[in-house]
Amino acid sequence: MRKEQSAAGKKPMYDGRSRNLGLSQSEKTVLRLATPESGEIVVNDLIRGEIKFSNKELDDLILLRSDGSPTYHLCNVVDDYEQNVTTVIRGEDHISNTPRQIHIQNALGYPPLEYAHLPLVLGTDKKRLSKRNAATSLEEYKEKGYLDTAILNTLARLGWSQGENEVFYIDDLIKEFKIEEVQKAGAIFDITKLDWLNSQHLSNLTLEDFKNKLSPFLKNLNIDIKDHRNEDKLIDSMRTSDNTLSGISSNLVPYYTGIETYDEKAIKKFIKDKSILVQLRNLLNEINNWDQEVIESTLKDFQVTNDLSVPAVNQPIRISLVGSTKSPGLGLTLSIFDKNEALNRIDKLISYIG
RNA sequence: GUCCCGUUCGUCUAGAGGCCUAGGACACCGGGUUUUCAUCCCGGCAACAGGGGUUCGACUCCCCUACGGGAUGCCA
Repeated sequence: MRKEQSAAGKKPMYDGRSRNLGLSQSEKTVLRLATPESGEIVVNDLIRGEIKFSNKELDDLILLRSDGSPTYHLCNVVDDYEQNVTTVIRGEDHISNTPRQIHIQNALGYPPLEYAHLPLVLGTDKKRLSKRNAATSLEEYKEKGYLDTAILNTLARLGWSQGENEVFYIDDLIKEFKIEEVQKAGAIFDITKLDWLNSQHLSNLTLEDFKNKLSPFLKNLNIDIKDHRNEDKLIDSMRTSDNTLSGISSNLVPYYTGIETYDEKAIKKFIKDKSILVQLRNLLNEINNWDQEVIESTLKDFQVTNDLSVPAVNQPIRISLVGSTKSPGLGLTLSIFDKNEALNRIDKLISYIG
């Protein structure tokens, strides 16, 4: 039958040949819905407005399979009714299912529902993100150190916006979000936006909350966040070192444990011989008041009186302390460490250079 | 094939006929602060899919085409 229809250039569909035969249900038969053959169904979509479907396009869809089990459409309609659903919000891939389900509702005498068909979230390849993919990647994003609130924010901003605002929390969304304002076209999920929003959400956290969020990520690296005598100062100064909690955690490693490996390029570039390190080590050793500002002025004096460039003085110390040239301000970094620990690390680099 | 949905900067979007020389954000590029990195600040680049109408005037309304997506299942 379908082949004949295709050959005739028609839409392949059940032609209702057994419709009026007065067949009673028996084993191995399916139950179909006698769909009206003329007229149309108008779906009033909250996002897209009126969508019309001609009943001629629909065939008598199956409600019960030949084994007696109900099909998705029937289940869907009954379930919505039993659950007292008033508004159906789902992906736009369900738009063409809607008139079928409305016919079932009508046949069952159920009240009409409101519909809102959301645009789909697409991957970078412009292909839709499948439910499964989305679920696993959501977990992955959390594991990488993206905040729930940032993920929610990012998702909410796909297809929806409000003025010039970018940062939203759940309470804002409850108050401001309107389904009618949602965009019609599918939106590509862009990780760089999540990165940025995560950094915003991260910086809005109090230090205490931030530490609580960060702690598990450090634990994954076998580090106890409390295992540092200047915990608060350290964490606070490293908060912006990355967009994610896992990134920040790994940046924190050299502060908690010793230096695993030095940045050889940096050593080559900034340390000609160990003499300057030795001088600096002795200079720092003379500081009794291990205070950020005292340290800074001491180093500054040294740099000026010896007519050296700032990096020539700072970078060797930085490399000693954290293994690379990346760290917060040097005075701050030194003051984060205990004086002894700082000197130890400098000694270590001196002997490493040999 | 037929029916349905969609189409503004690289990305997310603003825009409901003149306010548009098309605005914002992210990304990117350049500059400043930090004589490191990150943060932060300033500046720059960059778009109405195409073609017809309607109108004094179209990103905005209508039609067609193209492209993308969905439906056409005894899957959900």
